Formats: sequence, C-alpha cells, structure tokens
Amino acid sequence: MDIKYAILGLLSWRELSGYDLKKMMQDSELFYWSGNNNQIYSTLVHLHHEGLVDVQLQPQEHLPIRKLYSLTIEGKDALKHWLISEPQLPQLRKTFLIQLAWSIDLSHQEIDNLLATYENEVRLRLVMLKEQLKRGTLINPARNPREKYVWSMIWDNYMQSYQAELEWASKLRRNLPE
Amino acid sequence: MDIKYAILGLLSWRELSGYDLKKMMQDSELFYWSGNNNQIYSTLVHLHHEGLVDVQLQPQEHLPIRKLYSLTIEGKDALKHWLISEPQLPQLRKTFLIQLAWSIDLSHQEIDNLLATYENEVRLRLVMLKEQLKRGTLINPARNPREKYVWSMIWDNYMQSYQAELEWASKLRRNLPE
DNA sequence: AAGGACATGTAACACGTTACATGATTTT
DNA sequence: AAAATCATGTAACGTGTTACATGTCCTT
Repeated sequence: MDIKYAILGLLSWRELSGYDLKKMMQDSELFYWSGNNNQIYSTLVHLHHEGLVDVQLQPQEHLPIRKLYSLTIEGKDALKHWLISEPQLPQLRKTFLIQLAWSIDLSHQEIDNLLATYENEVRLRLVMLKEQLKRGTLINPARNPREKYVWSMIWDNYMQSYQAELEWASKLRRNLPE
Repeated sequence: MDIKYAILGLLSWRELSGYDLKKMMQDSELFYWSGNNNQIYSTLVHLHHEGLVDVQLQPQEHLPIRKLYSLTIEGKDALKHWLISEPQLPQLRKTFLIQLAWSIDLSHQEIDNLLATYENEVRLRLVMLKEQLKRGTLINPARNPREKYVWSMIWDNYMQSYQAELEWASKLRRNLPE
C-alpha cells in the first residue's frame, strides 16, 4: 500500500485535507493514483484508525466541514521507518511492446504508423512534463540545495524514461526490416 | 483488459492450454501479470464465451483433462483489430522516487545506502534479464528477420530502461549535496 | 445557462496477487 | 521424505479507475 506512505509524506510537510491531497496527486506522474478520490479518502480514514494521523475539523459556511489531517508522532515514525526500508524496483508496464510484438505481420506501412503514433504520444507526454516543470505546476520543493537537487532528479528520471522511449522507437523505425 | 490480447497473441502462434500460458507468462517482464493463475483461467473462459477461442479437450490418464485453446476466425479478427488500435503510453510506477523524495532529511550516509541498495536491485534485475536472454529462456521468436529484430528490440527496451535507472542513481549518488 | 472550484463521500466495477485445493508421477 | 511437474480451478483479498451524489459560490 504505497499510497499510504505517499500521503504520510505529503502530510509531513503540512496539514492537508483529502481535497488538498487529491489536487496535489492528480495529473502527477509521481503519484500515479491519479488523484483517485476513493483511495485517498479511505486511506485517510484508515490512517486515522491506525493512529498515524490526527484530524482537525473546520466548519465552514455553505461548504462541507473541512477535515485537516496532520501526522501524529506514530505517523512520523511510520514514515521514517518506510523511508529506510528496502526500495522497490520500478514497475514498467509497457503494453505497447506486446502490441508491437504481434504487429510484425502487418504491412511495413502499418507498423511504421503504429510506431509514429506511439512516438507522438510519448513526445506529447514529454512536452507536457517539461511545460509543467517550467510553469511550476509540479510539486517541486527546494527548501535547501539537497531537496532542490533530489526533486530535479526525480523529474529528470521521468523525462529521461520518455526520452529513451522516443529514441528507441525512432531507431526501430529506421532499422525495421522490410 | 490487456491480458486478453496477450493471450490472443500467444494463441495465434499455436494452440495452448492455460497451464502453457501460465508457464510462458511467469517471470516475464513483458507479460507482467506474472503467470497469474486466476486471471489466465478466467480470461480463457471469458474468451470462449465471446467466441474468440475454441477448446479441444484432451483426456489424460492420471491427470486432469487438458484443455487446448485455439483462435477462432473472430479471435484472429479481434487480435488484428487491437494491433492497429491506439498504442498506450507505458505505465511507469516508480515508488522508489517517492521514497527518495522524503529521504532528504536522513543522513547523507543513509541516503547513499538507500541508493546503493536500489542500484543493486536494478543491477540484479538487469543481470537476470541478460542471463535469460543468453540462455534463451525468454520468449524470443525469430522466424524471419523482422520478427527477430523486433523481439531483440523489445528486450533491449527493458534493458535500456534498467540501464538508464542505474546511471541515474549513480549520478545522484555522486552529486548529492551534503 | 453552463461549468468549475470547493469539499465530502459512496458504489460499482476492473484488475492483480497470493494462497489454497486436488492428486498422480517424477525428481532431488 | 520432500519437492517439483503436470493440470485444473476457486477464494479471499488488495489495489485502481470511473462515475455518481450533495450543494454553494464564482466565473465564463
């Protein structure tokens, strides 16, 4: 349950509501749960049961009560414990490779089209990432040189992955036997 | 439901049982369902309902009946239709990046350890892939130059991804501010 | 008039993983 | 004696996505 630790991490910066978390996670490559309502709200309830977060209720006029979550001591410990735990390998699910594998009986033209479409999608993703980075709409804290450096490397990691995918596709198109 | 098309693809080569499919998919990077029993057997039932596969029963002594599945015309069409459909972007779930992001408050030593452990895991994965490739335990058909080339590029793609991950981690370790 | 921001939440479904159950035969 | 191979399948659970429901205020 990785979303649990992602939430603990974000809460370690400052107290947040479920809605805040949703906004921070949505459209984020890093928080790949895509701002999923369901998982965020139920994980928060779960974390509260476990005693890893506290809730502070903020009544508002004309709006539902805002529930501000913050880490408890136990929450901070749980996060710290996870941080030094065994890292996981990235999960690379590349459905396109399966599609490509069985496309070899299509015409050269059709395969080339397929690869071109793939390239375009990847390129678009890359451009969007760069754009988000430039506009500062990505989470990108820089309270000290180390934090700044690490976060720049995090976004680099994704850009590098997509860039490599582009070059791979381009090479494949150039060298595909007739 | 991508496993559906992965199964149709494999069946397009030759008729196979659920057990055969399971063996082909397990420990495979490409077929990331990890040889999952449950999904394979139920997808086969589903495909049969849809009329995309035929079943041929093979009674055996001392063993359960073997069910050999093969593609129907409709199955071949469904596969072909999927092949020329819109490619999907790869799904890159890199939990380690989240872990790293909140590790910046650990000691330099601890972060370095974390990165070293990550590198080792990735390196191991890379070595295993290369080993599997050398031993021919990966699915790697080469009935013609194009098929041979495409499959070599498929496995290259994964090796490239892991290689890039290694270089990224190494760079991070070298440049991490104190 | 329509849609988005704010803020909570639930329902339904789809996808994925692990473990179990059966039971003979063969290998370690 | 234990474990793997062959071959089917189910149960239980965990994770992830989409859509819906409520209701006010503000912007287009």
